[in-house]
Amino acid sequence: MDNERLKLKNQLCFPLYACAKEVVRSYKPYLDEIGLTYTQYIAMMVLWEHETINVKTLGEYLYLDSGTLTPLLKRLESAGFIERNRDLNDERNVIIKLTLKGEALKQPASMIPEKIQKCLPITQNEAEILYKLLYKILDNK
Amino acid sequence: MDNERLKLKNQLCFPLYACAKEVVRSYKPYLDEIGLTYTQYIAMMVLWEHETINVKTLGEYLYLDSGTLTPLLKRLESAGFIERNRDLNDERNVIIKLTLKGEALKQPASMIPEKIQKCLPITQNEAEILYKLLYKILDNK
DNA sequence: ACATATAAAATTGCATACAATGAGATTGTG
DNA sequence: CACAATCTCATTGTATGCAATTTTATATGT
Repeated sequence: MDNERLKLKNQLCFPLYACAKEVVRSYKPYLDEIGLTYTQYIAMMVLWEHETINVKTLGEYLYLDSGTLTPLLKRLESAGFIERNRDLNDERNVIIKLTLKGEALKQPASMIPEKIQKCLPITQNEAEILYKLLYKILDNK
Repeated sequence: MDNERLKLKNQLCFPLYACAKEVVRSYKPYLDEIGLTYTQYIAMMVLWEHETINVKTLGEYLYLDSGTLTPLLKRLESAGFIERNRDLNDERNVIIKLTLKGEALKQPASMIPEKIQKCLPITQNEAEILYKLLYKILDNK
């Protein structure tokens, strides 16, 4: 039995898991100001880029499935940020579309990335190295 | 408004968040075999190292609070892997202790890290770079 | 045309996460 | 000693995540 390898500090997955949680958590004060959770925020980011998108494609961008997205999108709809409508050309699809209120949220949201970057204790160079390694793993999934 | 910075692909947090989810998810088939979730698995890892520990200290290792740990530990207790007892010297503390069944789980669990490492598309050297950067961020929290 | 296969969302069930609050025990200080 | 502050754990409420299943719609083969 490999005792050493089984220790928490020797596993890559644990700092990945814990670090992701902590960094996401550090968004909360800023996201509270604009009334979004982190997952809602990244969903809105895709919409600010694409205007309209169906649930499946949104899920491919975010690595999330309809089990997570359907209730999340219903909450964004209740908050007035998006509209959800069946695609008339293919009724299987639900098309997500920004409302004016959702579009307007883009401006205050655009201030957040810089604030977060400032409180990360790594250089721009280190961030790029980290970014590349993470996508190397992610692209493999 | 900084449109470029607001794009999903330009944020460090997103690949961190998505990568952590996907890697944790890749544990599932192996963890299913021994009847643990990922969070239960990392809690057990701390116990395999420490034998006994209170909830607060366990939470400091795992970056989790009692709101997550209390129900999780109750499930591990129901499954027969641990015991939960009040510390007689200080009744505020709950002492977590492995059962024989929990101790026995260490052996099949010890096979998992190697299996995971093999399916990660990065070199040992890259894993170490990643590890160090993640802890640099984590230690700052 | 019609039965079958496939596709997209929604639903269900379970287990986290975490902020906020509550309850009980202990400690520090006047 | 009294008692306020602190500490530890549990509870509550909300929002994910995700596997598995169901529902509805579309595509495909004969």
